[in-house]
Amino acid sequence: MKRNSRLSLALHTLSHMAGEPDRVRTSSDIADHAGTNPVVVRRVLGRLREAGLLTSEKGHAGGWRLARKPQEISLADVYLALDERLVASDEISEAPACSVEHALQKRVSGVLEEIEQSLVQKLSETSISEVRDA
Amino acid sequence: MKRNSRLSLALHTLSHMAGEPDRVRTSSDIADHAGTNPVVVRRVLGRLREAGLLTSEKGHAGGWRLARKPQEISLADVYLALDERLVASDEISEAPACSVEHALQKRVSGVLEEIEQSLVQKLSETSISEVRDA
DNA sequence: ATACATGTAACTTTTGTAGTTGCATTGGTC
DNA sequence: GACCAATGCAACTACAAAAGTTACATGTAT
Ligand code: FES
Ligand code: FES
Repeated sequence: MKRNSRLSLALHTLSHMAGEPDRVRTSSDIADHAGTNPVVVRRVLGRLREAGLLTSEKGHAGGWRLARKPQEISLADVYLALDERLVASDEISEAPACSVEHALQKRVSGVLEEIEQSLVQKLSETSISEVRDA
Repeated sequence: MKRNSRLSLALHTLSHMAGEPDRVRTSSDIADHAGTNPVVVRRVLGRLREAGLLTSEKGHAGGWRLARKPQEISLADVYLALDERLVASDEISEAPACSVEHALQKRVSGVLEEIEQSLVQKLSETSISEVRDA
């Protein structure tokens, strides 16, 4: 796992969970399977919990579980939960004093924003349960 | 300049050049203007030269010049010359032994590749001369 | 009480990129 | 020919973002 590893990890994990929705998984199980560290798993899945895609329970027999039916979790849900913005950048234009810079920024940002939207749109058309039979 | 700084630098510079196509600019001039280093400028513009967008001349009175009319250089030309792939990744899937991993990879990569294409398409609709009057 | 899980903060390691330095090469100018 | 000013390029350093790691507090079933 290298680039977009957060997204990879999240999708990978959710895909597995979509297969056996009732099974509870610990961060360690997931980390072992994904070849990473439990803390990293908790960091990533924590985002998904905040977004309402997963639930977690502490203590003995605790762990992670899907918060909804797998059919109701789209790839876009995951993408957005992680605050990924593969295309557009969130940066505020610092000092667009010059008009050329300003025009350029405006035009390019516009295109990127459109593309970002259509990416989310495309991702929303697939659920994590569908992905297994691609 | 932070993220996508290569692309920013390239577009910024070309936009200026589109304004005064006949003027020769040195790496130092450009670097001063963009708040960076001449060597960085040469690295980035070198890519554009390889792609046939710019020419450079050594020696006294040398420097950079547009290789084509500004109307004939699109944002996509620049994007592709820099080998930017904002959306899709070029990585070879390492060991897609597992079927779930495989399916996931296939589906997601597919979407990303589509989006990458439509980004290039959108960028190809604007030339560096148009961008000034946006 | 104990064992096992998450939650989180702080630190270290890794990695990609910009920035820098130094020098060879080329081509005008005197 | 001597000199100056430009690119070309390689090697190194500096920096920042992300992953990975360690340590510990908190919660919960048995
Ligand atoms: S400073 Fe305005 S475009 Fe260069
Ligand atoms: S998807 Fe997890 S190992 Fe195959």
